[in-house]
Amino acid sequence: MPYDPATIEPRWQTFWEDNKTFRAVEDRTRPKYYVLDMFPYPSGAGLHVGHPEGYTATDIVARYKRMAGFSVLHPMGWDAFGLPAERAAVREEIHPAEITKRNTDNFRRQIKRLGFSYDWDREVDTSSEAYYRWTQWIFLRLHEQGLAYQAEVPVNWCPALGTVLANEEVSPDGTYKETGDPVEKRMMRQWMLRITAYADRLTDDLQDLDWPEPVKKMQRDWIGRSHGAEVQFRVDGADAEFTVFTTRPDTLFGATYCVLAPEHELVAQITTDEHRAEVVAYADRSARRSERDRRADAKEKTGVFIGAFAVNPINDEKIPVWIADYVLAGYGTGAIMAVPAHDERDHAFATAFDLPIRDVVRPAHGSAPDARQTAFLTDGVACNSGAYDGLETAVCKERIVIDLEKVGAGRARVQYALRDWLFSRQRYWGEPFPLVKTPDGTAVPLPDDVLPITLPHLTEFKPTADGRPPLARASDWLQVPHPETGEPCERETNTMPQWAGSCWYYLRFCDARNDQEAWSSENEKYWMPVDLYIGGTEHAVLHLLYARFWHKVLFDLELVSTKEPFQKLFNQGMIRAYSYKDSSGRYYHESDVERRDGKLFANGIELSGQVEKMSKSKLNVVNPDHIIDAYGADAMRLYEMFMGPLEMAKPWQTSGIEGVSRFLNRVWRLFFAESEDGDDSIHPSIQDVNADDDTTKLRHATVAAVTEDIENLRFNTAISRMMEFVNVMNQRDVRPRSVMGDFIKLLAPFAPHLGEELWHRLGHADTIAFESWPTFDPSLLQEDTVTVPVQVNGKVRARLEVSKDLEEDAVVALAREDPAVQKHLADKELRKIIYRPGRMLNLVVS
RNA sequence: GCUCACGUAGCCCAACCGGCAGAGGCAGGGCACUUAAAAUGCCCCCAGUGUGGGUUCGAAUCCCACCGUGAGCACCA
Repeated sequence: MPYDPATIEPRWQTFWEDNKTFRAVEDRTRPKYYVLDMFPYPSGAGLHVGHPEGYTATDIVARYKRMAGFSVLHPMGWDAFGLPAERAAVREEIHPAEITKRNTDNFRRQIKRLGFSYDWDREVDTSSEAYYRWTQWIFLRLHEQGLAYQAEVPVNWCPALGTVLANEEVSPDGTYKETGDPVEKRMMRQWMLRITAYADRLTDDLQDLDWPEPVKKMQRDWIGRSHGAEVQFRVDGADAEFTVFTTRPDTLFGATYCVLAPEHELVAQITTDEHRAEVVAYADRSARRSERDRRADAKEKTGVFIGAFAVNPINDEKIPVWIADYVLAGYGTGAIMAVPAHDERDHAFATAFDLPIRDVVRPAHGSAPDARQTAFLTDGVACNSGAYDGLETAVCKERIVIDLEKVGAGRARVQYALRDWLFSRQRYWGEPFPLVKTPDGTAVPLPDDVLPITLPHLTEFKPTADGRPPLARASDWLQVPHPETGEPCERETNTMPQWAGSCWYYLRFCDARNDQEAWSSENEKYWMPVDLYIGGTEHAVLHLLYARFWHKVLFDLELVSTKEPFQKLFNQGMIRAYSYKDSSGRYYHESDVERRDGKLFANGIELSGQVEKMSKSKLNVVNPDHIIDAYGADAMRLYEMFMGPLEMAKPWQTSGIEGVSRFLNRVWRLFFAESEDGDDSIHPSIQDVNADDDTTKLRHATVAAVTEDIENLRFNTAISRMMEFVNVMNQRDVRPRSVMGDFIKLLAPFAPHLGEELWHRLGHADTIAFESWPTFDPSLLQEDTVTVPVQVNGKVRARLEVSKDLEEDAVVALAREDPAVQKHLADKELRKIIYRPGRMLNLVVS
């Protein structure tokens, strides 16, 4: 009977489900391990091959940790609120809840086919009342802490979607990241979360996390903490002053002009009449220009002199004031002092408008570069700075700040690029805010015991005719009495953004069925923090930063016991695929492609082949269902892990899955002999005997390598070690039962269905899921003799087979006797001997 | 434009702290089994590590520059 995943796999999936094999237990007698996937947004397109990559990795770790004696929490759920379902609802005229259910059912079915060891009893759906009740509850805690507030803010308004977007959702080119629709700036009253209050901790606490450095760097850059100073500039001849922020107070003597953002509030007041027309025109133009335009020609500096002069507080020098759109209204104070000699942008601007350039910092050693040619950006020694001349940059910064403070013209200040989080959306398919508004517009939080504030059922999801969000259509729902006074109030019609639900789902998994609290503190203390969190880099900033922010708020409220939610983070690489297109850019499906003379054709047209992101339009999407149908889930899992290192981007090659499928077949045949009558007869080579020395060594070496590789998430090399084992055992006619049993244990996390089947057929009644992981004896990994390459001047000339403890002198003596070595030593002087015991010997001759 | 990562056989990828370039797989070739084919088994072929410099007794590995690919960022004072 041949290996047949189509019968084995559903059987074991049913077994696991019926027996609740993977139920996570708060077992205080055992160490815990919490291994989490970034839960998916259940899109209508279904699972693609990228999802199972991370899921398989975490599943291998989860299964391995169970066998290693840990109590494992390995859950799955759905990030189910969100825009795509709402847009599909409008398109198909079906309620978003129904679309979401359809999609989650499909995702669940596809994920279950892969045999992941999730505790399905803990499945969560962020769009269910049982879940978003607690999202609202957390919002109330944020509100209590003064971290949620309303403000009239410049927002990213997306006319096509009829909603605002967070800065993080807008691409650099001024479009919505998800859909590419254009986005414009508009002032609106919105709910904000004061994430900036946590900026320092969000930066500082990254230090102790086991996260990829690039992700930490992205978060640090996003928060953008910079240390500098505020400096006040009086406007000459006017009763006005403005403040600039600078990271280089030491260059104050080099400030030759100031620049205000065109939107700066002082502009109208201090512009002189003769410049007014020009200034208004410029400010107008830059306000109307889209983000995209402004960025397109960012290199070309534009601006206008406004006729006013500012007084430099350090030396009373009068310097001209300009407006220019390279100074951003939303960052710092919206005003800068320009030091062209030591800032590239100021230098470009000064050059364009012929403004003076004065160098005030020189390198500590060597000569100063020509300040007219290039800005000198690095630290050095002050010059042209009066009493400060000769001071090192760091010292000079401090001294100038102290002196400015004395005269009330400045102070040290820390500035962040991070802005508060815009937390409301004019959408239907999201969490309603647990608030009402009194007639005078005051927001009143509702008490905990009325939660959840359920989303009213609507049939129309567009904004109202007067531009209010869809929830304004729910007239019955909208009107409520004030929770205390009973006066008529209206509910908030905005909903929360999609990130809200994903900010805390890892906590809900700790206690997913609790209907009294969001989670119990006992469970939270047992499971948290998440020990391993795997997902794509696309969430490096948004989700991970928001979740960390909420977690810290909850920590301060003593609702969670850890400072950080995710101890170890790992990003899987993207799975891409070959795509084929002709010279006109038209794509062809792989099945239409023929290969001739090393070239590619479709219908006689020559094509180019390249590796690209999978997408429908490129006709290169691989559907996991088809792969499982053809090869089985175990082969699919194994292939995705075998393709290459988890963190690397790699191309999908359907031919590659043939290889792992053959491997699984070969494993099967190690255990079962082919018989005429199709019986399940154990292969006669499987015997209850002690392993010989070679087999024992192989067993220990394989266990050691696979264990270490799993610990380090190097699944590709783990699999190749198992292949080696199988290739060797395949040639043996005696396969000791104990060794083969250990091999099944190693294989089981990777190919769990086959693992269970083999284990079962070898006569075990219980699931393999909790069998103890094989151990190894390091002393058996070492060979008694080693092959030492002998190099002469770095080139290998001979190899010596020696005992691994042989002394250096003896090895050298042996080497010198070797004819091949002698040839290269002849009549040369031996100058140096480098011996690395057991590794190599290098003889250096003149 | 800036930052980071990665370039090893026809292809996907190994190679520990700098020490024999090859573990594994795909594709290709040969042989065996077979009436034949598929499947299977055994064997074989194939690169000197993107390019150019440098450090070192010794470089795929460290340093510099360039080229290519991918990801992220967007005038953050």
